Amino acid sequence: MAKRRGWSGPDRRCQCSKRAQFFRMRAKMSRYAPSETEPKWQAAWDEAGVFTAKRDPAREKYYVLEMFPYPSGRIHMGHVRNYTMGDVVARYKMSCGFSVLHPMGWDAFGMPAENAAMEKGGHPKEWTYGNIADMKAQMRPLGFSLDWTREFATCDPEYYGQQQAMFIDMLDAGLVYRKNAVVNWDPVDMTVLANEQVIDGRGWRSGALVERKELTQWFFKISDYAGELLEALDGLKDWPEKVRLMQANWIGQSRGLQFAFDLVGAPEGFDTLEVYTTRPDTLMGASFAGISPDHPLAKALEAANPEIAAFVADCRKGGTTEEAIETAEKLGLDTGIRVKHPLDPNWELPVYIANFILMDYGTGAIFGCPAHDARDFEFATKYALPITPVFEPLEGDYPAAEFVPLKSEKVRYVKGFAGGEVQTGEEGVAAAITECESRGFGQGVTKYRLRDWGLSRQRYWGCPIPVVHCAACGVVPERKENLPVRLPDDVSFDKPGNPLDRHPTWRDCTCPSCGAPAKRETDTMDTFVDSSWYYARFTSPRAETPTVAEEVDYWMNVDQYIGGIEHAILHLLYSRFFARAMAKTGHLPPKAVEPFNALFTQGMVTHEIYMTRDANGRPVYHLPEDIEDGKVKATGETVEIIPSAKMSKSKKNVVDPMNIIADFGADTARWFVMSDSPPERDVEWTAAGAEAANKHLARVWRIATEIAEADAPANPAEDDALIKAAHKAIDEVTRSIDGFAFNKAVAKLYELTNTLSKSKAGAEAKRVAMKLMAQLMGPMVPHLAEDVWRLLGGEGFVVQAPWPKADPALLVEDTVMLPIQINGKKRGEITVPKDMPKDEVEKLVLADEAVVKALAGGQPKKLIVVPGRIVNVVI
RNA sequence: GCGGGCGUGGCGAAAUGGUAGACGCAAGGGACUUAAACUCCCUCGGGUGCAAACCCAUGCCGGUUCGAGUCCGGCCGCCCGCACCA
Repeated sequence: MAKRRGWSGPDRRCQCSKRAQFFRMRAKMSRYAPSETEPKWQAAWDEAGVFTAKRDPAREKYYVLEMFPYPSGRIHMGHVRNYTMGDVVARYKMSCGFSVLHPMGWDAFGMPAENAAMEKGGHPKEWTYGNIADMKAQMRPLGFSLDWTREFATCDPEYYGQQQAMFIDMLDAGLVYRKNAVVNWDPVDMTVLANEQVIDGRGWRSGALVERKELTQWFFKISDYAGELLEALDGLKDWPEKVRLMQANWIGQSRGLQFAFDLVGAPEGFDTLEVYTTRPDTLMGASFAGISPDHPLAKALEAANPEIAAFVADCRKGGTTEEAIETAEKLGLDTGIRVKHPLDPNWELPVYIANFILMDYGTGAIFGCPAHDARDFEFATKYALPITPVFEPLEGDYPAAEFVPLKSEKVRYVKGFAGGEVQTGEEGVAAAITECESRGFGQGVTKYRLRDWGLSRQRYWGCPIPVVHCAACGVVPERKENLPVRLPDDVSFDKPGNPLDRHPTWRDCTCPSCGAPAKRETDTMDTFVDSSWYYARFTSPRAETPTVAEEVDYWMNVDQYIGGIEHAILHLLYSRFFARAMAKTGHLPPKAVEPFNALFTQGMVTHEIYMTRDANGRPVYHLPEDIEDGKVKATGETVEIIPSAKMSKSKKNVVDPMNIIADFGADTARWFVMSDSPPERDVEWTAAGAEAANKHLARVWRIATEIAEADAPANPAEDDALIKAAHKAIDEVTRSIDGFAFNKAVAKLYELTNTLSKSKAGAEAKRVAMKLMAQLMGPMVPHLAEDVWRLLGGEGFVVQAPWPKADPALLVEDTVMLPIQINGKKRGEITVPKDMPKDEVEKLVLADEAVVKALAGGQPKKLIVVPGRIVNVVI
């Protein structure tokens, strides 16, 4: 084989040198060929069982989990980014010697499967399992370090049967109950609609105006845990602050006064009206009482009074979302009933039914103080009710509208009845509660905004609620030996509504209690139930019980959980509750009540949108792959480019990861999604960026092959510099991965690549540095890392090689450069020994040319020396 | 409407309160090549200036500080969530 030094020698430059050189290069340096090597390494990892998690009490475990996907059928770049982040952590921890659990499964129940069945025919089961197979086939080429032996789908009867068993245990433990709650009702299709199926107050299919309707539904008693879920947030040190804040606000603890108004002129049985207020200090500014349209009093009035019935019916129009209710026009109706003011029996207030008062919060009744509440102000203005200020600002004028200062701000009470004249709102509230309690009406109470978790869904494709309705025994849980209560396969989706309801035989059963003929519950569970314990099931996915003690003891908790910020509240809060409910029913150890030790919320993958317009001026969207130089390839039309947005099918700004893998390989896709943007922020997919990522990996491979062939002798100064750079990279990449700053780890690897490329070090030093680089880049680009590792004689798999440790001696610099600022602006710099004492630095600074010039013979006012950092001369 | 977050060159970004723009993309120039591709080298926030230098600049307005992209207050814009989308 020809030696490298012959390449550029003038003696070799014969007329056919180019051709010869080409063939020599082919022979010596195989090109970067991910399509060949990636499947090879994946097969090798599989064969060696590298990623099969093993319970090994001798080793410390590490559980990495990415939020499992809904099986839509196609993976998208968001998945690639999410799972690559998890993979980086999993492979890194594996190299650090942990026994790693990194599983994957499918959040497989839910509406899209039923919608597909309605639109295209077929069965939700076939659709779902087909999608799972497709998506798995798309995920495998990405080379994730997943333990596929633990895979399951939440629609597997083996999974939902265990969920039913836990439901029964939780029912026994008093964690589940039934009550009435409102749903979106489509009066034309005669069916319950999900919030997303209500568009501008109308049903998505029928177009009918949606109504709020009450149904009896199952609830988890999450509100029993409101205080605990709130307090425990403080212990979640490795969760993003914003998520903890959002959850705290969602739980919404408040301290207030609950008291009863005496009613005047109310129907029989309604002597008093219980209200809850967080501002009892404004009681003297009350101008009306308000009740929810769903309040029992409103219902009683509705039955007897057609005007009220019409108004209440009007209030029930529209969807159930808080957003819809909060943004709707404030409507009220004077019931003619009056309440007596508790501080003055001669003072009566009108009672209104108002559409913005929620039955689910507090007591469903309030008193309004328009002077100090924006919503009450709007309402009072509209209905010409009195507006009486209770307090004023200490300084400045009283505002034209309502005056709502922070509760921590001091104000002057002009109509207070408790505490000092000048006090904060908080002090005013506390004093008012004490005063009311001592006067014998009302008491201070702590309430939460958090409502109980309604889990009933009037749909087919979900986990059946395992209860039976018996004429004699009432609602009875199914016997555990009869679980799972399986979904029937023979169902049709040709009409709206729940197919379980109209199935000819499925409902029929015998009462588990008395044995008489009975009917099954046809509601299924909210899919949030499925996703509230899958992390625990991964520890023993095939067990005959929901969990197995020794497995959950070993593997729980999840050490690192990764997913989208959109799950900040509901999924994560429900999981925190469910873990507590599982602990109470003996399915999780007490240590697992907070199941996720660390949480990371990643940003979206976005892309530009390409749009043209049709003859009618309506927008037409185009796939990125159909665009070239700002024009539609097929027609040559110029496209309008809309700035980046979340990838969505309807806007066609999607990039199929499969195309990227086909063009460049999995490592390129992985490298790209880890580079540039910080993981918590959105990342924009660009074709140029993907090509650049690919070029970089090809360059690394080329440098590696050159190094493998190199025979340059040792060169002490250069060798030391290179090894020092490599150790600096170890330090920086390690800290970046630990800190979830993958973009910075990538930047450091670019730097090390540049250093390696330019280095004049000897062959041996270069091989050492390149092998270190293979290890450092392994978590991001595992296939290329294995290639490089093997090429340079590494033993075994790089993913199993111990993570390199930076030698602290190689990280320190002997001298530091200190910028010199004059009045905060950089005007020069000096280089000094690292440990130079302050007074010597000062001497050097005062002798500096720029400083001498600026001082013009005078003395500085101040001289600030931050050792090793900066110097500031204040003149 | 309510709650939370984000905002830095042409673009993605970096920066324990301490040199604003590391690293990458795009662009421009050069080397290699018959040519191109590949690869390699150089320049690259804006402005004034022959130059040395200096000024402006982290969404906008103010404040704290020797020093603010970073901390505080107020605005503007965009994004996420709002309990039956997952």
